[in-house]
Amino acid sequence: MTITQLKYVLAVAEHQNFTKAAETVFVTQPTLSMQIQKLEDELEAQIFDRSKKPIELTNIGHKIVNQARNIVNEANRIQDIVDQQKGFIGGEYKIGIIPTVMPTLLPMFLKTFTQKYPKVELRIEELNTSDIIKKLSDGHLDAAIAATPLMNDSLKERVLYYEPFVGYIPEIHSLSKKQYLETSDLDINDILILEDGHCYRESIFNLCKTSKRHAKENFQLKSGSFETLVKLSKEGLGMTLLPYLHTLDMTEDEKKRLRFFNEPSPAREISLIYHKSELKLQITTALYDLILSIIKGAIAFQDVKIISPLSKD
Amino acid sequence: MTITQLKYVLAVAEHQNFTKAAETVFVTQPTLSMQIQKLEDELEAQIFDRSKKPIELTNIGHKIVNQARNIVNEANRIQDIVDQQKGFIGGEYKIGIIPTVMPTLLPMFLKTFTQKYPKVELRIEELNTSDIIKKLSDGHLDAAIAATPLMNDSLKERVLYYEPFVGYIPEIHSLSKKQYLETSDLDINDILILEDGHCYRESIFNLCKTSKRHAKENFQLKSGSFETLVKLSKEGLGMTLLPYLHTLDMTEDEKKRLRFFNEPSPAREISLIYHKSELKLQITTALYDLILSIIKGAIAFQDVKIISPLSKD
DNA sequence: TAATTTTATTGCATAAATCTATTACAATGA
DNA sequence: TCATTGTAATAGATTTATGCAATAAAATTA
Repeated sequence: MTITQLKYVLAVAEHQNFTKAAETVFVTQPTLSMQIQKLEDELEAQIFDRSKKPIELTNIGHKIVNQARNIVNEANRIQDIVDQQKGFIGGEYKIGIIPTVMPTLLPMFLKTFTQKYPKVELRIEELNTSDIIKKLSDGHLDAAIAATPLMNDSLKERVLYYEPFVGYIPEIHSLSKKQYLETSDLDINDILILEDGHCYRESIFNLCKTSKRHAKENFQLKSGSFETLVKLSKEGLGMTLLPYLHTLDMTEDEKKRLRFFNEPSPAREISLIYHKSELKLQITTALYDLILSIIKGAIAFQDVKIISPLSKD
Repeated sequence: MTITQLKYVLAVAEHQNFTKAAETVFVTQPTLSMQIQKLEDELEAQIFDRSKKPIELTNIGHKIVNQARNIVNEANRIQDIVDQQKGFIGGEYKIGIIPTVMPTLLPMFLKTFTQKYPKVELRIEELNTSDIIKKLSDGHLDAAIAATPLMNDSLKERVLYYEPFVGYIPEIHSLSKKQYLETSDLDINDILILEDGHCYRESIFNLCKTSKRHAKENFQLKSGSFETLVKLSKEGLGMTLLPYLHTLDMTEDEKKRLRFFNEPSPAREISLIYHKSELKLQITTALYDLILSIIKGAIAFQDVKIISPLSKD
């Protein structure tokens, strides 16, 4: 049994296809087939059921794959240990960020990070929360930034900041006269919400007192941006809620239409998330510390009420 | 990096000597040297400090060795998983037993075990507690039987039985008239104790109310057997304490000199111990279940007071 | 300093891994 | 039914890795 063989097994298990798996591990299909056969012979157990199309894991195969992931993870960690001991911060580092955080947070830390850690090759990807969980779990991401808590046992979270929600109230709106908003002011049928995986949207639903989850809506907004929301709001289609950081680069005119909540303001918790195996922890910690030091200047709210991104049905 | 290389590293780390390490992994010394050099090149880190005699681990080497042990353990577990899934109970299984348990317990289960699990190749070794802990930790033993609790985080214990201590009181002894003993009757200076690692002896010391740990003794008894103790006791050199199972095959005459304790009787806890990594757990569990079913017929005491094998200085 | 022990180096044989080319097999659709 | 397609298995050639024996080099001990 070799670590290489285990990596091959993981690739096939993931793609359910020998040919595709072979590509991802940069060998030819016969090579991969033979190595997997050798491992199966050695263990005297079938890992894959090749009669099914696409290929499936056998009962025992599932357990072997889980253990293989374990071993490969632990093996990867050896280089981590060496890097850490040497104080070396480098190598490829893949990070996922949810769409509603990406445009505000990334510009704040990206330049500083790449300057401070030039040997790290950052690969940044915009992903929704469920994809992030998937990719962190199977090792396709080293870390991610998303709304938390995720209540996922195999992931670790370190809170970066609490981002309050701010109301954008068009001039003609009834709430326009109020200086500060209350949670009880909100009516789900009157708020424009971004369709965004199941993350930001869920938060708002949980926030509304009058929340009938499947309230009738005149229209559905998919893959929109906050910019669009604000424009629709201006057209009188309702108020909207924006995460605080999105309000910072608004025009002065627009800012006049913002209404903050009375404390404790509803807020979302944004965290750096990574697998509990803590691979590449040096880089993760470096990233965490950097973002934290930057965000402290941008967000300074006292008392917030965290809205969980998870629906509680 | 290969699993083989990691095994070579572990061997050198253990023996602090390339030549001896090579023997234990059944390759020549040059082969082993080269593989370790290759690994060091790949990791760009020195694992061993070859300038020291005997060879020492570098700082980073220590961490690499720990992680290597992890990986090799996890790798071994794959065959375990396959065996378990198939219900196969077999392979080499190394077990250590403390001297004061060996002669009474081993005969009770050995024959039945080898008959029930003919494919398991049992390797039994008499070891004292500290050697057992060492060998369980570094993987040279799969399980052990010893007095517990050991308070060792990397080991797991499953209690097999509680074995009460029984007094052997020579006829001329003052306690001879009593039907049952009390813990308070015991005087450390009057009891013959077996020198036995630091396990059985410590138990007795903790038991005596009058325990001055470094009480003067007229003589010291090393590596004796209970048989010797009983004979010395008969000579009038004092009473002695025997674990219950050792009293079962005494002659009727000798049994007349036995005095049990009033309940709760002082007792030692005997457990099956194994590494928390739970390698070969199927066999361990099979062994545990078997011993438990056998011992139930032999020991049936209600209320006992467990004497810890650890000194509490 | 010589003898001994231990690790590193060299050259060669063998085993293993990988590649290319091809075959085999099953599912799909004309 | 028979190409077509997608996919895994097999065969043979090639490259790479692993291992051994012999020996050199370094360190230790007598």
